[in-house]
Amino acid sequence: MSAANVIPLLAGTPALFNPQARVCAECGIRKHALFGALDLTALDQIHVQIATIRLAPGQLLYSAQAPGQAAYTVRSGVVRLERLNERGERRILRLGGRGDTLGMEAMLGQSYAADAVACTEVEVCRLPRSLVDELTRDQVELARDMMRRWQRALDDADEWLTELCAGPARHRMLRLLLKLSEYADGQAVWLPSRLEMSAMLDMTIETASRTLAQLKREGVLEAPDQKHALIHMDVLLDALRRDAAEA
Amino acid sequence: MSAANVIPLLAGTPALFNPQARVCAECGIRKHALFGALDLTALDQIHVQIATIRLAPGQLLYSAQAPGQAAYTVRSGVVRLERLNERGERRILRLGGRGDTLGMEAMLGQSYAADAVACTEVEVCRLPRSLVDELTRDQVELARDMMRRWQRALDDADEWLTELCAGPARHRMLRLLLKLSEYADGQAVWLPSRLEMSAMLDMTIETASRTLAQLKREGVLEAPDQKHALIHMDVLLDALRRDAAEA
DNA sequence: CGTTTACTTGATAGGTATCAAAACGCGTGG
DNA sequence: CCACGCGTTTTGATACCTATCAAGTAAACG
Repeated sequence: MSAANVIPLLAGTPALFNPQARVCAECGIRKHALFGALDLTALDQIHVQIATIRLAPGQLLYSAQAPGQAAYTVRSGVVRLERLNERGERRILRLGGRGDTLGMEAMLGQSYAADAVACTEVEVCRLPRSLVDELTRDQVELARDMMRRWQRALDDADEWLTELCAGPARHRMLRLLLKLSEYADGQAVWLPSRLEMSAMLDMTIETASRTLAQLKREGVLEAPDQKHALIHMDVLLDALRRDAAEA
Repeated sequence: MSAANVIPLLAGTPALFNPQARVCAECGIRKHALFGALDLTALDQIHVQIATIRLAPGQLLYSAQAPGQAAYTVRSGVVRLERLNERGERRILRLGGRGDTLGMEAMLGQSYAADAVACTEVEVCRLPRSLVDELTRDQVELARDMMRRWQRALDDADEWLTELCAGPARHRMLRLLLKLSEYADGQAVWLPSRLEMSAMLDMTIETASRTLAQLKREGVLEAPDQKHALIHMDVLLDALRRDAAEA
């Protein structure tokens, strides 16, 4: 068990010969990601290509109705899941950030249920359908891990529905800011365009703009540039509490 | 392979000795339900109790936050999943009908994500957590089936969000009626109380009442009694189309 | 049959959509 | 570097939809 060509982090674990296994083992989000459940030896047995994909803001990761061939784990950035309702309006269902898995319906041979579009610069791992088919056969833990991912998606959907779809515009906007702060990787939070906000909160662009302007005046957030915001959590939480109190 | 004590439907298949297996094999919704994936022999190996539970309208099946010990498959009736948002309002997330599986988060050792309450008279099968734990170990197909169920719940959640949470009250009410007709077992559709409608569509009781009254006048539905409705699909679909056209 | 609860209807206020126009940010090419 | 043009955001005025408050009516229940 020579540790010569093993990266320091893995010293003491078996050497990995499969180059892809190396990449996955080194991945910063492995413990949160789909294969976190696999031990390193199992990782080494992956023969299928796990590709890393980079997307610019606005680029499509996959589109609704398309036959799904892969799921994707977000390594960095924010992806939005959106679909058109029957009146032809674009509705954003939820967001995917670091560690989230998107398009799992592909694993079941189904077509994608929504469009997935990059909101920021995004890096995802592509997990081909066949890979999971293979691995679930003898890795029971992987099956459980996938179920946990489905449940997480469901929890996200439920929370989106209860908190972002009801109440006055101001309150929904506050909740959105709270949610966005979950996806921050640094100090600055990604601030969606007004069009995106309106599609998330079911309001017009104008109302989104007005509401946000008001919150800026109240000191809930500052926007150094168009696409980033500094959110003052204490002020935000205070505003939410006052909201709830008088409602 | 004597067929003497085997019910006609199963002639030609191995005899089932486990009494519970008999009940499941005879279940009308088996092909849609969680164990549809299991062959009859596997069914026979179930040692755990699968209880049938009957609920009256308004009765609680399980409640949010409670440590989940079982999932439930709906055999008949309609169950609502609801939770309180942070402003203390009750929000109905979605409905569960014949063949739907609820509370699957219990299978993962998580607590329930929402309250489950019977809307009509309801019959469900209780699937203890341990049962699925046991079976997924050697029944790969069961694991896949459960994943399909999670995906189905997610699809439901997404549809609810895109179609029932956006647009004017009248349109949301029309979509609700369309959805309710999916849960009908006969001619008559279960008609929720105005309070329930308001919690599903994020509107007040008064608006729900007014909107529905208007649709009755337009001949979209008739209500023979308080809790049932006859929906005229052609009129309904027409109304939805006209909606979309002028929007 | 009275009492309670759910539903309906009306009048009004308030929030949001709509329509319109101005200000701003940003990339491009002069 | 600045001017230009385009898309986005902001702001204003008005109309419309829905919430709210308030009665009144119908249905459920003891």
